[in-house]
Amino acid sequence: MKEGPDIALIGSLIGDPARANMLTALMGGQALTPTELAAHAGITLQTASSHLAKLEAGGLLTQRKQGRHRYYALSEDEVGLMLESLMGFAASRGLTRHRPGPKDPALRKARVCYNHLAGDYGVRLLDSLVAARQIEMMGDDLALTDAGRVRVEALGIDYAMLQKSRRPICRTCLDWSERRSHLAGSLGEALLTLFIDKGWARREKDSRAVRFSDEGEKAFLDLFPL
Amino acid sequence: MKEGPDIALIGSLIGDPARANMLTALMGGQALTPTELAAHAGITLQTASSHLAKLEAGGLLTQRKQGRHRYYALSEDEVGLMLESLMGFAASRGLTRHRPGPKDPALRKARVCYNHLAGDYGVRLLDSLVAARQIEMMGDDLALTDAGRVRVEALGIDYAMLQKSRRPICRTCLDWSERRSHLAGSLGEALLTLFIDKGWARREKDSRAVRFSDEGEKAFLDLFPL
DNA sequence: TTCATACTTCGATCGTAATCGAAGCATCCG
DNA sequence: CGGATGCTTCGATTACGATCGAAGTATGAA
Repeated sequence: MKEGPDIALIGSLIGDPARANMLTALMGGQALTPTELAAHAGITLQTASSHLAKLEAGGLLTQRKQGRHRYYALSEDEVGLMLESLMGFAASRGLTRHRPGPKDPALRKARVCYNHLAGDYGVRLLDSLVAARQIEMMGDDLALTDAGRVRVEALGIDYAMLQKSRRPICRTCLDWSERRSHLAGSLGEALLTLFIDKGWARREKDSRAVRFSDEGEKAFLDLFPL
Repeated sequence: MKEGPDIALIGSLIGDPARANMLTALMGGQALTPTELAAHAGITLQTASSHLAKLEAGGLLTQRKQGRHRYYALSEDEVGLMLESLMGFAASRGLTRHRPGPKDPALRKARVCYNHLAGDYGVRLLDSLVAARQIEMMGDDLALTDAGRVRVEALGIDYAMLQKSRRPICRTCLDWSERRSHLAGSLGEALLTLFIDKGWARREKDSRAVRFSDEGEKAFLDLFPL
């Protein structure tokens, strides 16, 4: 009778408001400590600890001990993709937790999606690379073309390093604000890191928003035309 | 502080085992009555009724009254896509509710995903159409090429009808068994309907499995080579 | 009309899980 | 070695929601 994967467990993990808040916070891409996550969720440290243990047992999170801190992060790209898909549906239902404010446009323009760039700019990035035939669409697996590899190395990204990882280099991720795909995978991560390292953009504190400097915006739009 | 869509509500709706069973049953694509859904979930009619009201309020389901029956179905394609994404993650965690049995290979080979074909055959269908340049990948939005339109009409599908609907004609849907995209959207639905109408395939009762006849299998593989 | 079917609503019970205070480990610092 | 910080575990409370019996509503059949 019963067939297929058990979605109830995953659903119930996401279904608790405290846990959902923590997961949303972790969609910012940075690993966070239980204390920080407790603040995000508005609960005590003890409760947060219990929630985090469950999320880890469910495979959604991994932790890394560092001194007396424990850093929690989403366990894989796939968790981020799944959450983004849920957010997409929730957004389409008009289920937002915040009154639309000045922060909202910034989020739609550019934000962090786990570890890569999302929003208008994220979509543009992928579109531009595809238009330049530096990335090829094959199913949901994107492939970097030869021209793409050259381009990426010219930007100062170590292609050999990307290859070493077992993660896919390119993959699509559905954007809940744009309803289109943007670039995820280790290349997506490397590019966001690059933009930040070059000082073109920086992450807003306590938000997923990414803010480009005037100079950085110019450079970005120039490098990735439509 | 809080930002982004509220995923907790959606998660909690999916998170109850009874509701998850009903949603999984509805992924079979057929509209079902509360009585049938109660049987699938192993609960009484009263409880099922309460669950269905919540799922409808949450926007996951719609109901259609017909005489003294009420037929519930997933409200949009997007719900199916979201659930398939959850199943994909759950499957990758090895969270299956059933001991692997003889039914499993049949599900992997060909099954219904809400209203279109999924599994090995579903993936092959999209791959073949892309290889023949009858469908073009552009972001996650697939586009039917001119050649594709001709092909589709030659198969006896009313292209004008497809265009009338506000739903996208082609879209990708991530396959939890193959981990690749297959074809969703109104064209995906029309093609599955075609296969069944032609007698090439039929739905297994009480399962998402789609079984091809020998003749139907031959015709399908012939029409959609790799 | 009367009866039957399909479903919803109401009300009460019961279980589970979220929550937090208090106590217990672990790690770092001086 | 204290002493402080960061976190987990334990235990008790509490609140919410799943469940079902019983009663109510709607549609169709006889």
